[in-house]
Amino acid sequence: MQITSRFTIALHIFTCVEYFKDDHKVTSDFLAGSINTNPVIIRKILTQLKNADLITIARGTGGITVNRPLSEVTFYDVYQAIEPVENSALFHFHESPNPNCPVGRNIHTLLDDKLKAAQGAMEDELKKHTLEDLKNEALDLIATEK
Amino acid sequence: MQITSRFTIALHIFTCVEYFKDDHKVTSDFLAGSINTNPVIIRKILTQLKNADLITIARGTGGITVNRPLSEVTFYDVYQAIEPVENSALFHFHESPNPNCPVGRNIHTLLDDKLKAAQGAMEDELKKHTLEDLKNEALDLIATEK
DNA sequence: TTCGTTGTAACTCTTGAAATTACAGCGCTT
DNA sequence: AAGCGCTGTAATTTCAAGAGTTACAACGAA
Repeated sequence: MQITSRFTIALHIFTCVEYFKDDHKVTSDFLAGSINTNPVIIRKILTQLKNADLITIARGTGGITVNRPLSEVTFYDVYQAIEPVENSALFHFHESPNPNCPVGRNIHTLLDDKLKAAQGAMEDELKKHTLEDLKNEALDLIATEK
Repeated sequence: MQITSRFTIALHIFTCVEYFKDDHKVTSDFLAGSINTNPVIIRKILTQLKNADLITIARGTGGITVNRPLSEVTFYDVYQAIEPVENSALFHFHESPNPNCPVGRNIHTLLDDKLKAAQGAMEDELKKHTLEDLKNEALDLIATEK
């Protein structure tokens, strides 16, 4: 099982918004072209980002604005906005271990904190990167392409 | 998206094997009872653990032996044995960004190392815990239950 | 009012986990 | 050598979710 591609798509979206904002109006159709998927997929992701207050979307006209300074939006913020997982648990626990078994009725207590720590380590790593880093690295990389 | 419950089931299995080994023969049926699932599910997971050389399964008789000292088997070893994900990538990247778009053809380069670092942080955390820790904590916890 | 865009419902396709049934193969035990 | 309990595995079903697609109403600027 993997974390949805919607997360990398969201990061792709932010990169495009910043990279193209002076040259094109960045619409869901335009983004769908760069990402190579369906505009409706993009709109759904944009809606999630809007619900998390990360962006503002202009209705009618179209166009996307990032609500906060790029240096204050981390990959983790994007991840949280996108991943709809129930109580945000990365690991799926087997539902109903047997309460009559000493192991079965204690396995949750034994594992929960360790799984949470592993998830936390991943999330802390995501917090290290901001959208500003991403934008700057994108500009650098594209500049050296020529 | 979440990591399969097969991972927590595998840890549950190891705990049972150690906890019950002197009192019961630990068969897939017995384990299925503690975990509350189907014996075939258990056997499939056992096969994965066997293929990773973590355990030996006695055919005919039944019964499970851990191949290495418990202190030398980490949660990460179990995780690797269980998760069959293609090239072990935790994050699923959108398949085919547009190569004609400067962002599209560079997005992989921009994100890959960061995603890998996040995954690595999670895996390193899993490496901190061994099956021996788990067994000892289980014994402690069950002892204090009474 | 028109036009380009967003918001969203409804549907299909595909994939994968999980569960279940069925049965062949193995190796003690007697 | 025959029976028995267990493992190995194929085949099938059920269910949930991601992804893609079509269709259309709602919005806002020109």
